[in-house]
Amino acid sequence: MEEANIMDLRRGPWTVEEDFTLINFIAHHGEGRWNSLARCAGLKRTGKSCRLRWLNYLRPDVRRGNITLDEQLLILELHSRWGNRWSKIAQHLPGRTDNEIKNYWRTRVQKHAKQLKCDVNSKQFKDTMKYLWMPRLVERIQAAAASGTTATSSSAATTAAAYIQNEEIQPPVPYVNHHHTSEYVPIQLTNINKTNRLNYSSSDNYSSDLTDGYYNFSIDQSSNQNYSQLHQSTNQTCYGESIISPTGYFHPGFLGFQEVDQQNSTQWMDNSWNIDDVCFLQQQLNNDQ
DNA sequence: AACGGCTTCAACCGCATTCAC
DNA sequence: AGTGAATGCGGTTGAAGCCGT
Repeated sequence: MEEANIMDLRRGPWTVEEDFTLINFIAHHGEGRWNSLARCAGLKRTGKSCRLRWLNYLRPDVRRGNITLDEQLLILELHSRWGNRWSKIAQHLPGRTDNEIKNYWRTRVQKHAKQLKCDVNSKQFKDTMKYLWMPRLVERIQAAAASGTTATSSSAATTAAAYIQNEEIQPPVPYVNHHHTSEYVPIQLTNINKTNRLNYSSSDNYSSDLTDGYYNFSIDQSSNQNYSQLHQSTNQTCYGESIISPTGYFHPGFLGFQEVDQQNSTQWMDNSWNIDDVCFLQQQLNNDQ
C-alpha cells in the first residue's frame, strides 16, 4: 500500500488545484509535519515538495517582484560576509526566500563574473563588487530617495547601511507559525495566469525596478564617499591597497581584468549596470594595458 | 511565423542536521 | 545512547518565456 503511494507521487510543476489544496489545508491545520500533511491533505506529493512549495511560493508573506536596489546591496554585503549561506541571508530580507536569493546570485552576480572572465570567488571580483558595484548601488539608492521615487523599499538605503555599519547583525524577527495554530487564512484567488501562477487579492508589493531607467553614472569622489561613509563607522579598513586615490577616485586599472570585449561589456546593461558603467570599466582597463 | 540561443526561476536531489522515540 | 524519520540547506536541473534573426 505504502509502495503504491510512493509510485503515485507527482513531480514537476504544481497545479492550481494542488496549490488550493495545500493553502487551505495549512489555513485550517497549520504547517509543519510535512509528510503527514501531504498525506492528510490528499496531495500526491512528498512532504518535502509541499514544504518547498509553501515556503518558496504559496506563503502569504512571500514577496515577489524584482529585487530592489537596497535588497541587492544587502545581498552583496551579507554574501561577502557569510558566503553561500542563503537561508541566513534570506532571514535578513523579509519576504525573500533563500531560493530566490540564490537564484539572484547565480543569474545576476555570477553572470557578471563570467563576463569579466574571473571567478566569482576571486579577490578581483570581490573587489569589483565592493568598490564598484556596491558604491554604485548606494548612489542609486540615494538618488532614488532624493527624487522621492518609490522604487526601493521604504527603508531604502538605510536598511542596507545599517547592516553595513553593524558588524554584529541582530537576528531578524523570525517567521513564526506554531504548528496547528492556524494563523493563516485561506487565500482568495483573483486571477490565474497562463503559467498557473497565483495572483493574490492582497496588493502585491511589486517594486518597479529602477534599473530599467537610465542613470548617468560616473565614478567620482561623491560616489566613493557615499559607500566610504557607510564603512568608516565600522572602523574597518575598506579601502586598503591603492584602489582609491587620496582624492577618492578609483585607482586606474585596479581591477586588472583582461580581455573584456565590447560584446561582453554591453551585456552588463542589465539590472545593475548601464553603458556608462561599461565605458568607465573599459576605460580603466585600457589605462591598465 | 519559425527557429534557436539565452535567461530565469520553480522544483528536485543529495547530504547534513535536528527531532522524537 | 542509538536509530529512523523529519526537516533544512545548498547545488543543480530543466521547462517556460523572452528575444534576436
